[in-house]
Amino acid sequence: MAAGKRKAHNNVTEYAWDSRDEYFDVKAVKLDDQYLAEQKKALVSNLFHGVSIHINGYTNPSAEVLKQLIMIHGGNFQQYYSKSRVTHIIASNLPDVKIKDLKKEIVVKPSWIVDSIQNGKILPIYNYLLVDGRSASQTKIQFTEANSSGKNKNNNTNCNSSCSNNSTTVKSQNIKTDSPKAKEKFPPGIANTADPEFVSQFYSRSRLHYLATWKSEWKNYASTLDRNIDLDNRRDEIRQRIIDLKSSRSSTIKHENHEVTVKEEHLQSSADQAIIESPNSQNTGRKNLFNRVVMHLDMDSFFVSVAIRDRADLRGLPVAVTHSKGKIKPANLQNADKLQEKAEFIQEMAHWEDYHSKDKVKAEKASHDSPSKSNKINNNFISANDKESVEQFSTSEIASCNYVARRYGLHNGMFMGRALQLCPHLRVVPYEFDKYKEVSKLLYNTLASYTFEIMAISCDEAYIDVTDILQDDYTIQDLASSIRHDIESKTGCTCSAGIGPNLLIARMATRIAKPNGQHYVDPANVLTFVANQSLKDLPGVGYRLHRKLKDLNVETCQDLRKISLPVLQKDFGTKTGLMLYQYCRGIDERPVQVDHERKSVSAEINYGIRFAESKDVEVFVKNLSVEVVKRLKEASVKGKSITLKMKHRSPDASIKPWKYLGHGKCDNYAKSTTLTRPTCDSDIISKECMKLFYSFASINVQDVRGMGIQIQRLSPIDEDVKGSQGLLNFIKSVPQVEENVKAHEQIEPSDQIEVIHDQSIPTTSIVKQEEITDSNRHIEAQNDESFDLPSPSQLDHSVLDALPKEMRLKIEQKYAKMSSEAQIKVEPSTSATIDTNSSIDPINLGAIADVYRHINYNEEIPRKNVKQRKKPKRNIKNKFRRNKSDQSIPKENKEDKLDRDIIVLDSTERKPKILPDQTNVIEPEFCGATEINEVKKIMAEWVDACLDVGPTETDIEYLMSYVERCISSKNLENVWLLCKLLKRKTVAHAAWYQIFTSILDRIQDIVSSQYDGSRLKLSIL
DNA sequence: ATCCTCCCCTAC
DNA sequence: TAAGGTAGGGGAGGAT
Ligand SMILES: Nc1ccn([C@H]2C[C@H](O)[C@@H](COP(=O)(O)OP(=O)(O)OP(=O)(O)O)O2)c(=O)n1
Ligand SMILES: [Mg+2]
Ligand SMILES: [Mg+2]
Repeated sequence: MAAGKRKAHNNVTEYAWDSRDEYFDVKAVKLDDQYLAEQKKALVSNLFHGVSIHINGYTNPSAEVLKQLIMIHGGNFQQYYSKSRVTHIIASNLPDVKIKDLKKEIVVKPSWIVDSIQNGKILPIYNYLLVDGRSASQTKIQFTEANSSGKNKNNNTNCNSSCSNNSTTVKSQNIKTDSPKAKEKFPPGIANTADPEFVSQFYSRSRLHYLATWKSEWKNYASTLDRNIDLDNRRDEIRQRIIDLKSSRSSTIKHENHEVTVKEEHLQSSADQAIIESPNSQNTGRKNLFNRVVMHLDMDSFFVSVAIRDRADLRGLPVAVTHSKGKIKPANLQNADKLQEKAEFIQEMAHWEDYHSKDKVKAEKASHDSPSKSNKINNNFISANDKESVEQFSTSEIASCNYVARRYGLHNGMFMGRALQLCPHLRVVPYEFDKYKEVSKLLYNTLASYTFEIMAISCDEAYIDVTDILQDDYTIQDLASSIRHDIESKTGCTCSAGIGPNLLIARMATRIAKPNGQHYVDPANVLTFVANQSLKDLPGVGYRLHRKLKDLNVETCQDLRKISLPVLQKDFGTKTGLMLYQYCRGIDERPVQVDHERKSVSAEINYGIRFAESKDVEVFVKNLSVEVVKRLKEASVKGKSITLKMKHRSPDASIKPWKYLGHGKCDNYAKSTTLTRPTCDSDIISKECMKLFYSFASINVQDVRGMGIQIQRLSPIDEDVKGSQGLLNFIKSVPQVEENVKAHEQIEPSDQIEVIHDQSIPTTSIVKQEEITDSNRHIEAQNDESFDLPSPSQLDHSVLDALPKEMRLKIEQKYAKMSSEAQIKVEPSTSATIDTNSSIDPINLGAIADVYRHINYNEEIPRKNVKQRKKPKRNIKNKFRRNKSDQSIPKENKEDKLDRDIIVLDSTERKPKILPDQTNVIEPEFCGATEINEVKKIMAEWVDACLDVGPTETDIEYLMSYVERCISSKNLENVWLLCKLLKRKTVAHAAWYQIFTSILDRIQDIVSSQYDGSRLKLSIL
């Protein structure tokens, strides 16, 4: 079904307007992205041929409408400003023109476009020059009017809200200027993502990009520090600094220390002494891996602090850093009356609200503080279905907000629109990336003046191992105060420090300490300290993990401690289970990792990506490749493995995402190639990426919402070309080396070849071509906003009762024996857990010897991009009979048999099953298999065979009937295992997205009906 | 067992 | 309007 949708989607390009009338009918309803694909085929005139506009700020008619108008009249629209490509800048409001360069350019009022169309010719612009911003208020009013009056019912398959009266009028004019042959030569570019400026412009504004870049830089910096230094010298210096500081503000420092510390770990002096013992052992020369003292430092509301340090007027006010100015209504959601879009939007907000439920509490608290706002604040956004609340919503994200703002429930990453609801008086300051970097540098320099044992975490945050710089004559608190003081005096911004015996405790202590404080946790108090922490405050416990834990009825670290290590590892995996087990006890064995070697370099953009045709993609990929190569060179590496990542609008997502120019709900695709030799040549990379791109199945370029290029298997670039003999010979004689050589196995010559390319062979050379191989290709797709598995649901205790006694016995045995298997949990209200694996022992079931599997094959449907599965064309139409006892069937054979599609059980030929001796339950059969591993194998093959196109109804029904029989025979374990398999196999495949969900739903229904309303615990899958 | 591949998840 | 990047940990399963 989903396959059908996808297919239909691909047919968009075939959709053409049969008559002008039809076109204008549609046009009259609304111009919108949704119909862009069709409209672009319906070029109305060539009036604006050679005209390329960029729209800046709010306009009337809206940017959307102008875009449509210009394009259907043969002009071009540039989403992003570029001097070379833009002929006219359109704006209604000069103050809205933010880009400095724009001020020097010609800025024209939107009415120039409208009037020109009405007159059927391009009017001179001098009457339309935007001289000042006087039209601002007018614009706003008309804008609102146009939108409210032009409301239309708009769903996904229909046009959306109308454009202004003006443009309606214009349409009638359009007929005259209509040019019949225009279809073919419609100009490219819905929004020109392919513009060379786009990449750099995006990155110059992307805070997350800066964050990632700086992090990488500081990690690199820290690992280049020579840590073999004279420690005694260091200590002397530090001692002196501390003495100076103490004398300069003898009373203050104490006060500050206690302010935070007293809360919990009071026994400061004794604690310090206990700690300070460790440096003594350090002095013996060998590093004591235990009893380390770790300090975590983090700037307080970093971006805001930087902004505010010179702005005394903002102190004490709620302040946030964001792109949005926060005062103006964004157009996108105002126009968006589409129910679906709104639904997605609200759903997303619900997600946030859910995730940050703690903030809700804060928000309520804040509402008491500011009574006038309580109404707004208490108005839960989820219930704000009404247009008004959605309308004013800015989807700009807050990078950082200060602690005053946080009292209103704001947090980093929150949308501006939401923030304004919570805190209408929020003050907004713009980004100042240069300053952040500068402050960051001061921070790291300061840290390095104390120790080189620096583990860089981000531009505003690092751990330092202070064990070696502690002394008997000053305390850890003294040290922290000194460091913090230095940082503040150098940067003008405050920071906080957490100190503990390991990374975990130090990190969590910082949270307590914030803002502008420090907190020390003595090793002896670690258990108490951690016990009270909320689970999601554990680093590494994010949204998903937290939700899983909540489903297990675990709320606090104390709760978590009640779960045994084996059980945790069973549910979350070996490492994650261990992590949870240890973290909730305050144990963290991670070292302070200073050294660092990068393993991958990538560049991706998932914002503002809108392509009109594949040529745009090509140009963009080229630009992105250049960007990646730039980064490779900066890191002095080249790579052998290239991965192209792509986001593609999910079939069920609206064209226009709720976040302005965002990617919305997407299917993710990734495909990779391994080169024979490492490269850092952008031509090679982009060419290869385009190959990968074109090999994606079912792609509509207009639905591409994001692109990324990642380079892995890195090896260093040899700066100096070592002239060596046989280089060219090597090239010639070994052009097609085996493809799977690991990077580290690459020998010198390859490096040299690369360098020669870069320096002396400007364009694609033969050698370069040869670098590429087609090997090792694979395709995946993953769904972006991943499945929301059925709500926290678990088996009731009634399930336990319903189980055969044998099963229960087994359960207990299993528990005693092996606890490393999957399990089904029980409703939170009850405490029992059922080890599903113990219900039936697969090994016993595996004894089945001669059960036949009957498979009915459909005719083969061409499948693209099923990974690696080189299928012979062989088309098995007849029933195939496989003897199950023939375990030694070559795998290839099996694949052939299951090449595609329908697996139908011929029930009349079913042989009697062998009953497992533990149970008197009749084992359901799936394609002749009863033993779960066998069933899984078959299912896996089946799913693989139709990964891209999705399963057929018949197969789903067959699967369901099997599952139903499993449930009836109380074999929930198998059901669980199959769900797990299904999820893992299909999670990245769009064609399965809804099907998988509906299958789970159906399963839950069946379980629910047979187990008295209980549901399977599937969220842990 | 141990590796490798293809994801998801987390953090800033 | 708005700029939803990026590196690394880790799980699951299959290959070796
Ligand atoms: N979702 C996020 C989180 C952080 N940042 C940026 C802005 C922050 O200022 C900076 C540092 O992140 P922190 O987590 O340290 O947050 P702050 O420093 O802002 O506040 P805190 O006092 O909690 O550390 O990273 C961001 O842009 N988007
Ligand atoms: Mg910070
Ligand atoms: Mg930080």
